[in-house]
Amino acid sequence: MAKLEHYMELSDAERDHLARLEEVERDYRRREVLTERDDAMADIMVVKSGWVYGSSANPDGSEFVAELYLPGDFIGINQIGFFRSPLTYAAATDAVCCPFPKVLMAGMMKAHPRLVALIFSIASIEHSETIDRMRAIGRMGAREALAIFLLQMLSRLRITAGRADGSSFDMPLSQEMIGNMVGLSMVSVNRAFRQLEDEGHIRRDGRRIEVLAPKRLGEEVDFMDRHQSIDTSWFP
Amino acid sequence: MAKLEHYMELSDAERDHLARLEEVERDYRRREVLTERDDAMADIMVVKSGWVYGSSANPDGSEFVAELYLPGDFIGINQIGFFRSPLTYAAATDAVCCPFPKVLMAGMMKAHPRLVALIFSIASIEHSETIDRMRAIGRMGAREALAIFLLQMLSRLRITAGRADGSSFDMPLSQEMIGNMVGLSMVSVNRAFRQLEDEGHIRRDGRRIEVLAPKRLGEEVDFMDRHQSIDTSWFP
DNA sequence: CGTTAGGTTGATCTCGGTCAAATATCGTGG
DNA sequence: CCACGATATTTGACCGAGATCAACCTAACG
Repeated sequence: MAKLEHYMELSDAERDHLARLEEVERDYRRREVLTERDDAMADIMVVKSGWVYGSSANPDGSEFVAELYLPGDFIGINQIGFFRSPLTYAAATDAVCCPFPKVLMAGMMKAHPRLVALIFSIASIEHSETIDRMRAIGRMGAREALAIFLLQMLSRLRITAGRADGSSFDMPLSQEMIGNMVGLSMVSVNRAFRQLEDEGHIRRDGRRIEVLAPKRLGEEVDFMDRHQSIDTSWFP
Repeated sequence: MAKLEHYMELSDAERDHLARLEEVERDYRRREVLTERDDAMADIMVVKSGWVYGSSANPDGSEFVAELYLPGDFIGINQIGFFRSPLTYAAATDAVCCPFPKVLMAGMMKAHPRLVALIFSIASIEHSETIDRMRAIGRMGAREALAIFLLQMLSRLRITAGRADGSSFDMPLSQEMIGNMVGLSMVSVNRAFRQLEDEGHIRRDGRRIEVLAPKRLGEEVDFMDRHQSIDTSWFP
């Protein structure tokens, strides 16, 4: 809700409707699987707390993490066309999620089309972020890919944390998992971290990562902040 | 229209509504730019004929092609949340597109919510396809990435071409552009083509590419066909 | 025909992967 | 609160897939 309100004012009726989507709660422990790839996928989920990721294992044993969901995100909107889950979803940290059946999206289209428009608009932002990461994987070096990933995290966390100038955050993901998101080995992730640190772009302290000058780093790696605003002009 | 009908029966009213989206036509010549990155993006477009691609140029001069649109595809659905285009769109071949203002999507939500549900479901399929390609770029070799790309093309073309068993198609894209889609250099694309050919997976004749046993190749590279069906059970 | 864009192939180089080992941190039970 | 095992980070040495460079070939088209 906090996330949606970042983009658009909500009416009481809309807030009520959203609250009803979060009636059912499910707790997951770190590493617990929410939905296996190819399992039936009748539910959308809202992440209430914790981080969740969507991944796909390769025949050769390696893994690729395609999506990451933070509190306030909807899991399954960008997969809504499928009978069966195209990815395996698992909890990256202990997490609480609220599942609701897809069919409620149909009801929402009738009752609150603006909400639906907003939810799909947010999905489009996540799609573009995915593409930005793909470009980094395909056409940039390890340092740039990691930098873009960190800047994306910062951008996303700013929405819900409220602080538009936030430049540090806690990173609960292991370097190995970060590698699985940016197409690098654990070792290369570590070296890219070190490089960014040596260059004075970031500072690290335990889980905490601080990006010293996000703007400068962003320009250097051609990063675009996709999350800050949404075009609501066409909304019903 | 042919594409949408592959997934769901359309009423006359729905067909009329869709036809109205295609009232305006614009012709583009190969390589002509439809929309520059960061340009205002008030329109969605339907591709009527030809191929269109969405790409992003890197500071170092390299280019990454993120999306490819074939006849029947909607350009801009997966970018609907943006004021400004996140990508540069250009014609890969001579093409005809039908632009219509985003705001018509709002009207369609009222008048024909099933159509909107279907259009967003198709967008979710394209998103998954993007992720499959990203996984190939990040965690597989050149041969596998090219194979997955070719199988994706085949899968998409089957929808509109009707022939569910089609296993060959004309590839109007240069090997360089294919490289820009799968994160490889032109040279590596060429070598991957040769390898697949030598292995007996494909046969080439000019622009034409034939995949001899799509199923076998698909299993070998863990390819999932995302386009064949859509879960319409929740539709309004 | 001549020009040009695209395709093909060989030689060399480089970034990131893999392997391996040391160090640090976390979580759990005693 | 501590100790120990499990998990994660860090660093070095070596290797290989794919990038780059360069040359040559082919086909389409004016």
